[in-house]
Amino acid sequence: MAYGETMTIQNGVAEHEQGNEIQDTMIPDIVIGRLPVYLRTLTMLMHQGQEVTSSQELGDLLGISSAQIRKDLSHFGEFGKQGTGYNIDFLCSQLQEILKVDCMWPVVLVGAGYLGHALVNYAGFENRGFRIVAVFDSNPDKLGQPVGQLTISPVSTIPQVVADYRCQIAIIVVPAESAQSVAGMLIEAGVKSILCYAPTTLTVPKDVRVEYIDPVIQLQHMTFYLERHCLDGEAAAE
Amino acid sequence: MAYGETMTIQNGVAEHEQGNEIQDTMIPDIVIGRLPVYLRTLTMLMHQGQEVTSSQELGDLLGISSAQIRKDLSHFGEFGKQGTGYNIDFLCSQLQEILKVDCMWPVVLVGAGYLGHALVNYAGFENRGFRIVAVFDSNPDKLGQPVGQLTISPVSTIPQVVADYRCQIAIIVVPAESAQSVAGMLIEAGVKSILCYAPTTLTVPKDVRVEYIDPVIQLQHMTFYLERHCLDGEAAAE
DNA sequence: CCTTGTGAATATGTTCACAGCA
DNA sequence: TGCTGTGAACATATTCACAAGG
Repeated sequence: MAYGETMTIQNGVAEHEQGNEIQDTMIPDIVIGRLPVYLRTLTMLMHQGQEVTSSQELGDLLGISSAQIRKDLSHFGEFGKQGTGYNIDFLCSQLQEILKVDCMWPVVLVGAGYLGHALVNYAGFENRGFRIVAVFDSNPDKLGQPVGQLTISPVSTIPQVVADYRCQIAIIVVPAESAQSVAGMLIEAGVKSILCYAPTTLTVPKDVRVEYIDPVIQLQHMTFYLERHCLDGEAAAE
Repeated sequence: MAYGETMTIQNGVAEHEQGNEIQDTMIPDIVIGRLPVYLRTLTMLMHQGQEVTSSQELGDLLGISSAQIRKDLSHFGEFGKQGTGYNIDFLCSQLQEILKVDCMWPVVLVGAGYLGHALVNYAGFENRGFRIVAVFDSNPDKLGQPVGQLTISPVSTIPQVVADYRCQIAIIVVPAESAQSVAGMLIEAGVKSILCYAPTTLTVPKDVRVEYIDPVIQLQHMTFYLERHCLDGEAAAE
């Protein structure tokens, strides 16, 4: 049975219905989080001309066990063939469909600093399902300035633009102090998913999802495991 | 007992010794990963003038349970007072010491594209324990060009610079195709921790740690939970 | 042979609930 | 009272190991 079809388990433990209503809550979020990594790696293999792979090969490339990959995929259907492995092209399309990245999502971005510019000019969004359709900034001096193909709009136009595009995804690239208020505006306008580059934790309603990118958090995670060899006599202020 | 002191558990289940030798393997990595978030939030409270907090307040700010915060901290010592909570200033210094970010770490960056420039110019590293001390790029046309206070050096000078600074941390901001070979050069030069912005998985020796930042991975994680409202007729190519 | 898909076993992580202390 | 620190209970995640199929 393929993922997305109607299914009823006889013993009454669970029911799957179309439209990801019950399913979403049954598949562990941590599994969903690995699918994009599988997809990225499979896409790379496909571009290299490879047609088939195995859970073993994929696991070796990713540094995880083959059993984990098989179990993760088994939540959504039976995509492989015993003795052979997985057809890469087929598995890619299946994963794209599951993740709903088999189409183009409009994304709005708030904050036209260095990083905001870098993200708008990043070529890697388009071929993986995302297009930045608007850039906002609160600084009046920046309004109308070009950023890649776009021009900077005032944050007051967020509701209109988000509604016009039916945009559910936003990227926040503003200072930590402004992030919560910007998030409030976006959510008010209808945004349901936020990728937050501001070094802070946002408070949002239950139906809104936030993912965070703070490189310092990840660097500080790594230093725990390093030998102390700091620059002489220089202390951090945090 | 404070973290870092010698400790022996009588029943023979575990021994803690100075210098994070056995300890490092005993404290779950997922706990270490949350400490920087606690530190960031506590620092924010401190800057707001607050002197004391509780696991409850911190948990509310972060959207996690107070029990988890208490258990996480309990791996390293007893930092709180019953009935009162935690002194923010004290807890910050303890966390900085545990994470070894009570000093300044030199970091080298490879890849002087838009994102590389944005990172070099990012003001948020310095006060949280990190300083980018060199920028490398393989494009001969870019050599000698300024990036913030630095100038772009050829990748051939990586061994010398990494050795001079005893630098253990690198940030990779190059295209996915070049990331593995750049990682090899850095590891050869002595780097032990890599923050990888390239959308690929690196293969590294066991004693090298890699953390990844790929915004598309996080966006694709979020789309699973969204309603399908894509831009008309536009399919992604991944 | 090879590889998948999966129940069972194991390992890991989180929460509960309360003793103990300010 | 209010809050910490923690063992015990619970929940979640990963790996093992093997039947079954090409």
